[in-house]
Amino acid sequence: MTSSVPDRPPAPAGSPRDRLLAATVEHVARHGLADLSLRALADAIGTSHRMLIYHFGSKEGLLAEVVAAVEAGQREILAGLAASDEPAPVAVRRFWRGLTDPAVREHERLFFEIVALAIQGRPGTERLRETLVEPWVEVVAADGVRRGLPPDVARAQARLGMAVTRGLLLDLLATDDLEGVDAAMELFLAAFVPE
Amino acid sequence: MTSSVPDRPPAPAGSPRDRLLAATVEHVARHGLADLSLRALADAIGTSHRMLIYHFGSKEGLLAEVVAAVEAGQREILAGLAASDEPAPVAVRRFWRGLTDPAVREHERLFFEIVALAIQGRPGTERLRETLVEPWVEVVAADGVRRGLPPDVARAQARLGMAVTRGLLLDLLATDDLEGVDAAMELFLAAFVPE
DNA sequence: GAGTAGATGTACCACGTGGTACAGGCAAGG
DNA sequence: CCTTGCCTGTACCACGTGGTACATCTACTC
Repeated sequence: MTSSVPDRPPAPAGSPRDRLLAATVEHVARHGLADLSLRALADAIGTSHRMLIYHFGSKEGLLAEVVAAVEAGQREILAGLAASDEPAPVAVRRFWRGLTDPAVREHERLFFEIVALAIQGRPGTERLRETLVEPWVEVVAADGVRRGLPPDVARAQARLGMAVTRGLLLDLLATDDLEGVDAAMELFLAAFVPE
Repeated sequence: MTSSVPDRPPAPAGSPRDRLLAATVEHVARHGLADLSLRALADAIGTSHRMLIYHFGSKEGLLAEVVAAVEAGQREILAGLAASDEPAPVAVRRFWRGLTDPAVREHERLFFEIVALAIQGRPGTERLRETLVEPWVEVVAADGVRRGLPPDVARAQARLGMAVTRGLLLDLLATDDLEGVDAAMELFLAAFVPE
């Protein structure tokens, strides 16, 4: 391969750095970050490991950006939830429908892998850890209060909803039984959001 | 250290292999298995990495035994749940009370780390993956049917309970806020087990 | 067209890894 | 006492790792 023609046509988008990060996230979502090596990663996404070091400084730097990307995704979802007028259960249902896409599930799997690191207190996951529960509970609890619940009940309920969502998501990832998990979710929604 | 005197007094229990495994599980529960190296592990638990290879064949073999140990712990809890006459919520509450012990929480953290591997389909986690949801749902659903629920409702409810427990456990591990999480759990129990 | 700065490829390095060879140590049993 | 079989420690090996040096290539700007 003399790489004769420049052929920039398929160049995805963004800076080369962004492209590398996106490809890394995708690869890691599929293969996990447990025994990731820069070389194997580079081969898989079509670069040299030199490039990864060049653009991200170190493996640790790259991983930190992956964590940051996942965290940013979380915050984006949260922001959408906080901004919209729709009641929480509607938002949950929309999120839930998205999980029919296997690619989405892969990303959620990565999310859990990173959460496992975060609850271990690994350096670099501090911010993620802060994003994990509090802000969600706050937003959803505010929604509950707006609908007339006492603040403490709204808080506990929000926290419960968060747990249900994550617990059932974990279930879904383990069993791949979308229907069964969906039934459980509907049961919860019916019991706690009587509208 | 010429290891002059044999001094077998503190020898904990079981075969040396058992002792090594127990020490490994303990260490891994505290430090995670993300960048575990046989040497570092051996130093930490007071052996040589040679011993680990000798007794477990390979690092992979050792890790497999750790996974098996965690899995066995799960099955033991499940067996206790299936055998006892007490209704499921009582059992849940007992489990929940156990979490006040930080050491227990450390082990639960390890459980999640391994679950993250299992939902990734890592080789060696197949059995764990089977243990993860189905048997629990079955046992708890049977409990529900015994209390008069229609089978499909009992199943969905059991699945929901499983998810709540795991979701709130995850919450607890992330926030260390035992009280807040407990309030959410009580809310769930009150709504779904009206006795 | 020369110069410049970002981007990329090749070759290399030191290091820590999992695993092995081998030489014992230590008890039980003849 | 000598053997036998489980253990354990020391030294070593080949390999893959993250990271670096350096040469290059490719735009873009003057």
